[in-house]
Amino acid sequence: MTDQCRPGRKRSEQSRLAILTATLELVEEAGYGALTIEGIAARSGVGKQTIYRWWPSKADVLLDAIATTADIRAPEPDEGSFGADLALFLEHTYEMSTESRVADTLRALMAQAQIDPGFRKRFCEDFLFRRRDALGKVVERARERGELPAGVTPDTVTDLVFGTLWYRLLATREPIGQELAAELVALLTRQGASNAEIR
Amino acid sequence: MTDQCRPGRKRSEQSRLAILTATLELVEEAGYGALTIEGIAARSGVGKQTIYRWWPSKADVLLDAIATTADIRAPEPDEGSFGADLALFLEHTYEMSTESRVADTLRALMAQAQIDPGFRKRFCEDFLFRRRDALGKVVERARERGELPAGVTPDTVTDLVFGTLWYRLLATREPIGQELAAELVALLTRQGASNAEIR
Amino acid sequence: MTDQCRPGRKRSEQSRLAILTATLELVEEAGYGALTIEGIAARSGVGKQTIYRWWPSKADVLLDAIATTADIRAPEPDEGSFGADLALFLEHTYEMSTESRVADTLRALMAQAQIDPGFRKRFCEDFLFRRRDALGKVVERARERGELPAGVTPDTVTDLVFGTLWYRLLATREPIGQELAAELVALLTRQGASNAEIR
Amino acid sequence: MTDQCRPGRKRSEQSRLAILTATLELVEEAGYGALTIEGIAARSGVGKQTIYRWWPSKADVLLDAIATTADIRAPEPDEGSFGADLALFLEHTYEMSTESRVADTLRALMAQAQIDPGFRKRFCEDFLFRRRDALGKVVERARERGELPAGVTPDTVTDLVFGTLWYRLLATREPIGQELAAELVALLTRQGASNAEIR
DNA sequence: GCATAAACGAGACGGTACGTCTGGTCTTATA
DNA sequence: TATAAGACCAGACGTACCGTCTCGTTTATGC
Repeated sequence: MTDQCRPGRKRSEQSRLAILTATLELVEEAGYGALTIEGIAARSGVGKQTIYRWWPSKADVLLDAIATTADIRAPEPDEGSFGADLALFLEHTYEMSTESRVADTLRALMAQAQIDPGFRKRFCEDFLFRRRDALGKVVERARERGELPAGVTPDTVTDLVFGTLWYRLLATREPIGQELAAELVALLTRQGASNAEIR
Repeated sequence: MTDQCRPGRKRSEQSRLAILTATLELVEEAGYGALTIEGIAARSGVGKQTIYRWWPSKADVLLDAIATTADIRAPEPDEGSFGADLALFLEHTYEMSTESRVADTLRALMAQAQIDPGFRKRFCEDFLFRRRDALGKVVERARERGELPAGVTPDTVTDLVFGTLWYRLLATREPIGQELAAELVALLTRQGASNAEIR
Repeated sequence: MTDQCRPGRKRSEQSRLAILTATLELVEEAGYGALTIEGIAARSGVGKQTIYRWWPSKADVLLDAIATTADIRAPEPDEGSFGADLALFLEHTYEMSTESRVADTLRALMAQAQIDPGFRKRFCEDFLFRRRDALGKVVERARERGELPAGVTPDTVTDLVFGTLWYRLLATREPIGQELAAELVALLTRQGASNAEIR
Repeated sequence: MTDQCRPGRKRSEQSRLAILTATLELVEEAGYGALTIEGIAARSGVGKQTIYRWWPSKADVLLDAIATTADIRAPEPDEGSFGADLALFLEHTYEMSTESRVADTLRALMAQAQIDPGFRKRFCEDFLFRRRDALGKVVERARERGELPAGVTPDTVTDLVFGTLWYRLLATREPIGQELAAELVALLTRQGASNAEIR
């Protein structure tokens, strides 16, 4: 399967973990701005080439580090009603972003994606759009059930939810608590619709 | 009043403009990632010290450049109804961000704000929160008139609008067209409310 | 005669002295390498232009400072015998160079003269050759009296004396004491000659 | 023994030579005052860090360059008589300093030694005192043979010779020809002494 | 076993840009 | 006109990292 049919030494899992750990430590200590490949190599006791061999940029190392450590995969709840699904999705997001380590990292990665086009592509495909698709399916189910407000497309609903989350993360830095979740659910659920169906 | 009663040569407005112009040109040509103080100085025919004297970082130069050149000030429309105000606000934002120069710059500045805490403060105070307050007043008037949907605070409405705009700018990079504006207006205006009052 | 018949403000003697004083203080505190026009201006409370107006380089300021303050003019002793004249000359030089401030400055000026051709010319004319001529006259008188050793021209004698002094100053940094003076007198005085003539 | 058992890439001899060559060229073209690390790096096609890694200052680069290229090592002649030894020593010095490149460089290095205490130490140990010791041995042999004039210590003789050479180099800039050499030999050799012993 | 081959640590290399410093020049308000 | 103040252009300073390139060493595979 993942057969290593080539000759030569195998990739060292120990080095890989040391690199990812060192990366997270350094970001936590001094912020993404102070993160350097040189520093990661020094901290993890690894040659620089070993990092360049396996990751295209320091942002990719960080993305890998946070993906390996924290659970940043998007859930696809299916509770029967859009309100419940959305609430669950927001709750997971909330829990993820309360860990300041995760929140700081997400900020840095989104920032780097704006500056480095190469990383932008990978970040979107590996993380951003994956989460978007997850929520997209939830919203699509809601549309089929007629739970969405009138005059709003599913895509716009998704943009709205993620937009609010990211704006809070990047601009105001206020946590996304239960009140906001409740407000979003209230706003994005057609009045009476879901209630009617539940009954 | 604020007379320059000190001795010594005055700040050269010519140099200031040359710096801001060169900055915008360079960002346009090669992107924010390739923008350097060294490059700005060379392009504008200015000593590096002259830049360091007046701006704390290259991001601040760029913020100044975009603020001096483009009209990024937030309008505070007062058309009588929340729907009309919001539509006007979104239209202005749309026009601003269609200029790719402005959009690219805003992306870069928001990115830098995530990486550089010092710049983050200045960016929020000088630009981000200024726009937020402008829309905030519009929303507040809507609340007083009872035009907002139930179960949603004015602050959340503001976050929602800006969140959607920034998410589109940073993540999907789709322009904010009239359709989205219409959807936002439809969603954030209490059904029947404004119509009822107009009658 | 050459009175200040020109219009305008007169040169400020106060500033001149402040500059020279500050220069000596700065050299004493941190050495010639740390001496800057900027620093002199700051310490003396003077505009940089005032320094550039009156001196061609910081070395010239220092030369002026040491010339104004210390007695570095060459004496031309005439005691009747070459041995006595030379001893007196060496003694004066010794006293001058024991003041570490003067010695340090002379080292710095000789160094600067090697690096800056313009200053070299002024340093030679205003200081170095002036002293050389002074000793030259003493040696010439000795030659006329037949006090010099055979096979050595007066110029060589002068070179020899100054050479030894400067070598001690620049290379070994050993002070020029009475022993050395005695040795030089012994070596450069024709054995028996002066004694014989005195009788 | 002194095996290069450390891991990592070895120092590039090619870069080293390129740096030394470029340094000599630049000094020859524009003088020591115009010599800069930046310029050496540019001319030799080398990163600045490579220079800073191996030499503490540009003066050290120049010292290394002249030591590698020219034969500035002091000879220790042993011809049997002090007169012959001294003449040979002076001749070698003369030949060395007729090359204006060498003379200019020696001037610059002696100058820098006055300004930079760190370099002064290295310059003395690696060059100045090494030459001094070489002549010192010659003089010592002369003392043992009783060839020195009365009333003069061997150290003083050495100071006298080097002093004259350096004074000519730094101050008068007259070359040290055969006449001066003959005069020095005449003055520093006890009359009749060596001749008497040879017979 | 023994060649071949890849990954590893170390670290030197050519570069770019950094932010600071000094040098000289120019401009302004005051004396 | 000289002065103190200070902004200006220019460019070298020494540092930090970049991404690449040897090195000698350490595993693995496959003959």
